[in-house]
Amino acid sequence: MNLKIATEIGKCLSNQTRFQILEWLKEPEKHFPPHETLKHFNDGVCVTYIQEKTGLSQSTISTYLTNMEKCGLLISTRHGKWSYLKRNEEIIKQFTDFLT
Amino acid sequence: MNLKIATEIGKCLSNQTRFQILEWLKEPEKHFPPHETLKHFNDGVCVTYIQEKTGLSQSTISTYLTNMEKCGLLISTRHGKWSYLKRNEEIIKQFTDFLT
DNA sequence: TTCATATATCTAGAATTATAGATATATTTA
DNA sequence: TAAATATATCTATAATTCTAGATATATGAA
Repeated sequence: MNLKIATEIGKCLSNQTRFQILEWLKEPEKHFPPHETLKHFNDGVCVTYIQEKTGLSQSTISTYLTNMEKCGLLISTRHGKWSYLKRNEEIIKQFTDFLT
Repeated sequence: MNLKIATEIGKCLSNQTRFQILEWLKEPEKHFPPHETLKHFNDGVCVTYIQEKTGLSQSTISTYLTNMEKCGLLISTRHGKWSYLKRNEEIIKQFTDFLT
């Protein structure tokens, strides 16, 4: 972890919706329905479910999630039509270690 | 810690100078000279020293430090003419716990 | 007092971010 | 192939943040 990446992560954490998404993804099964196609949460939650829960537009959420992936906070996995997002606990730990 | 405060902290961490200040204040004796009046770092470092080290204007740094204090990241103590700033490790821990 | 120094606040323009609509692309299904 | 669905990107405007100069306030010294 270095200052530049840490600051990029900070930017993601500077918006309530983005921070909230990270909180939801701590326990996806508590906050999202199981996906009709994938029956598990191993790779997280699909973009549509996250978008619907936030109430923001599809393009806004897509931008948010892309940025969160770029700085390493999220890991994205595609299965067919869907992109699933989950937390990258390793980077989050590196970030908190850097801060502490 | 709640989402709103966590996001305010995120805003402070979204700028390299502010993040850098927090890093410097982990070990003030490594990054700043001892103050001519107070000979110790118990209450941190005075505004002027931080301002000089960053190279930004006095007003900018004052604004930064005020915001960092408002969200709890820093603790400010005044001794005479000088305001000293140090990290608020308790809030930082609450923040990293909330994120993790 | 008056002056000098340290810090805070006000104001404003520049830069960046937020956000959505339109459009493009990828993938599955009919 | 064509249509439907999911996601990404482009474009533009609104909102927020960055940053410094000017000014105000607080404190100690002369």
